[in-house]
Order: sequence, then structure tokens, then C-alpha cells
Amino acid sequence: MPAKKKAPPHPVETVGLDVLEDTLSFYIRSINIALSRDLDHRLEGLDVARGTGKITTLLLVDSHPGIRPSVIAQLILRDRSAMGRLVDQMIDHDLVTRRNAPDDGRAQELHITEKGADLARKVREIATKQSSDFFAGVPEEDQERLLDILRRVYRRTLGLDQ
Amino acid sequence: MPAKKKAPPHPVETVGLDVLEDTLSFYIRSINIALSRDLDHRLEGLDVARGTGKITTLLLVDSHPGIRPSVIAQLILRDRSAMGRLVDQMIDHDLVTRRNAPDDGRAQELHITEKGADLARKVREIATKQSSDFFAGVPEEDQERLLDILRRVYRRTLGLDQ
DNA sequence: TACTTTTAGTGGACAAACGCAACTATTCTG
DNA sequence: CAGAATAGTTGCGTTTGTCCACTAAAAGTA
Repeated sequence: MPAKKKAPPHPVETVGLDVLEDTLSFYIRSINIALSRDLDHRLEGLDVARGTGKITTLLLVDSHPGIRPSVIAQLILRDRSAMGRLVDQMIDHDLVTRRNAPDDGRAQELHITEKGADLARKVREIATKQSSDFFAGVPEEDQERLLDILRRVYRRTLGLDQ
Repeated sequence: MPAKKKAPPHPVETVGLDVLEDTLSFYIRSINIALSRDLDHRLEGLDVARGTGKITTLLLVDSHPGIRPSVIAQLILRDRSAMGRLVDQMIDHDLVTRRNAPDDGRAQELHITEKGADLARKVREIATKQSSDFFAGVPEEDQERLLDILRRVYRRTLGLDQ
């Protein structure tokens, strides 16, 4: 009798996830990990690696000149101090500029630099591509639906739409 | 003319998310943040705070006695070293035990402790409740659909189901 | 106008988590 | 038996985020 390969008591293919099996949050969290990793790879070397924060900030500043840090912070669900540091980084990389708001002494306005705008173009491509690649296995129709639902959840989470 | 409140150039309610608006990954990531925070709150003081990893591990060990760290690692998308540390913590908290696999000198088997089993019960409630609370605004039918889709994506990500 | 409260941004400190890479011991392949 | 693959451990570095306190400015109030 040939030595047979030892299978673990509970091989991956067959383990149930207990209660988590039916839990949206588990899947969201797991998929998020995979998604983030994938994205990080695609952004390698791009000055904007590691994260949703930088990308969103870059795109928002690009498409909304003069947008304020605190507004972005709300959208990416971070607190102001984290946001501040994020902006610091981006300024170091010469992606955006920060100036005081002319009409409100507390606030700042962010503007894109040329380098930032270039990067934003690249990032747009990468971000859309990665999202569609990643969900390539999901039928078009389901993707739409998913997008719809998640968008609503997101907005409700922010407290927009009531 | 009364001093009117200064509105920022781009108020939160109206800023578009540029390309990200139509990107599944953005929403997944954002919702993930909110979800994790919420969960952390609900788990406060419970020995298992901070994270998907611990919860999943706890439940899996409870419902699959003898399951191996490496198997769990695959399911929660972490590398073995992270998994090892996770188990260390849980052992410190007296939630699980670790013993060498009798038939495979490389492997280990995890078992739940009494304290761990108690906690697992609580966690099951909390986890299911939080997920349903969080998605309460989404119609039942959509939730099912969502769950279905995400489950498939998850499994495909793991490389199960081809 | 004067007083209080809220908002925007900054800076420090702290903790924790994660991934990579290197290394050991075992087991599998052929 | 030799070489490749697998399970787990450890150290290292890096990053990230959160909490808190503090300043300045503006809004609310009366």
C-alpha cells in the first residue's frame, strides 16, 4: 500500500464558515483584503501606493479644485488628523498644493499639480481596470446591481441621503 | 444682509467620486472601514476585539475541532506568520489550545477551550446581528443576492471552485 | 457687542498589525 | 535517497490609524 498523502482533518475546500457563511460583513472584509492587495500591486512604484485614501484624495482634488481636506476626510471615513498627514505626504510627492481658503480662515483648499494630474490619469485607468478585472467572473447584470446596492449603503453610512 | 454661513466650495453632499463612483472596489473598501469600526465597538472588552481574524478563527476552531492554523490562514487571507501570532494571542487569552498533529509532524491542531466556546456563542450572536443591522436598509431580496454574489467572489478569490 | 459652541487643522504619542524573508523540521515525489 | 514542497516560528521593518490635547477662526446667541 503506497504512502498516501495526508489530508488535514478539515481541508479548505470543505470547511464551512459557521455563522459567517451567511454574513455579508465577513465577505466584505475578506474581499476587501484581496482587493487591496491586488490594487497595491498594480500601483507599485506609483507614489500613491498603499491605499484607498491617497487614490481617492488624488482623484477628488483633481476633479474638484479647491476641495477641502475635511470634506475628503468624511468621504474616505478618516479623521482629520489622518487626513492631514495624508495631505502632507501628497505634498511631499508634489501631487497637490495646499493653500488657505480666502474666505474662511480655518479652512484650506487643495489643488492638483501637474504631476498630480498626470498621476490621476493613470490612476483612473488602473482603478477602473482593477475593479472590472476583479469582478470579471460576475455577470454584468449582477455587477450593476451590486454597485447600486453598495452605493446606497455607502451613502447611508456617511449620513447622506438622510 | 445677515452674515450667511460659509459653505465650502465642494460640500460633501454634492461631490462626485470621479471614476470611483462606478467602482465596486471603492465601495467595498469604504464599507469595510465602517463595518470594522462598528464591529470593534460591539466587541469591546470581549477578548477578541480588533478584527475579522480572531472572530473567524474562534468560530472555525469551535465548529471544526482539530482544524489547522494553515487552513484558517487561507480562509482569512493571511500568511502563516500572522496566523501564528493570532493563535498565540488566543492561547494567551485561553480561548483555544494548540497541539501537534499526531499523524503529521509539521502540523498542529487547534481545539476550543470552554472559555472559547462561551465566547463563540456570544460572538455568533453579535456577528449576525451586526451584519443584519448594518444592512438593514437594504431590502431582504437584495441582501440575498448580495450574499450570493459576494460568496462566489470570495470563493473564487481563494481559488476554490477553480 | 460679548460669550459660548462648533468647526478646521496640527502635532504627539501610542499601539497594533501585516507582510517579507530567513530558517527548521517534516513529509512528499520520483 | 535527493530534492522539492509544506507547516510553523521568529525577527525586522514599516505603515497605519486612533486618541487626545491644543490653536485659530467662525457661527450661534442674546
